[in-house]
Amino acid sequence: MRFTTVYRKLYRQHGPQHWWPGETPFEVMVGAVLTQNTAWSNVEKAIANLRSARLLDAAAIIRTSPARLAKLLTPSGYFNVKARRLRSLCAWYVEQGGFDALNRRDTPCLRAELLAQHGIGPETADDILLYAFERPVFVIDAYTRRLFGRLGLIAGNETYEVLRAGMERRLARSDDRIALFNEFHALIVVHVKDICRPRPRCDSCCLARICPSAQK
DNA sequence: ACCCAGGGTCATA
DNA sequence: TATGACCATGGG
Repeated sequence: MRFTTVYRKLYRQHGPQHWWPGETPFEVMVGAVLTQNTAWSNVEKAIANLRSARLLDAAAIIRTSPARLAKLLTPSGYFNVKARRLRSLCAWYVEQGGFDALNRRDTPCLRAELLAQHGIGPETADDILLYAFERPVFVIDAYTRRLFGRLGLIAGNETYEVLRAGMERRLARSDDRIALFNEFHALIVVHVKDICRPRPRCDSCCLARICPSAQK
């Protein structure tokens, strides 16, 4: 079983996803922080709050008081934690000169910089790299582990770096890796949300024939 | 009344 | 390296 086969089946069932949901690269970064262990429906409410407060802007966020920022982030949960993380990320973003300046750096350098920011772990960093800076980085998340684990393609307890490097190596010769990684991660998320949930609905799953845990 | 969600940090062993 | 506590809201 090849990962490209999984991708093809997912794409045939769910179609193109046009991710990330977000108007600008900066909004993508904000969403990546707010969605940490949180349902996207909740993140949407918080982003809407920021938009109506005209705070979808790094410099504007820094000027806002932490208390006000936290209040606007209430719907997305962990609002005190996320207010601090968002503020420090914005401070870095502005200090570094904004999107265009950051975008001139190569991917390993940018990735290391992101990981050095407080509250930015491997998945959040890779969401930002792939969907805001359009770099060919394969994002690993809980859904990726669950799906590939159910398919028997991974054990599930590998470290983040092992999985990411492994996927990027296997897909190294694909022609448009940015577009592929973009769609692949999006398809995994929608597929697991709809079908491969904690209680799977394997009857309506395009991968049922190749999925060991779908056999009854 | 549960369980779950597109993680990350920190303390501990 | 690996586990556990903690952060918190909203939908099923």
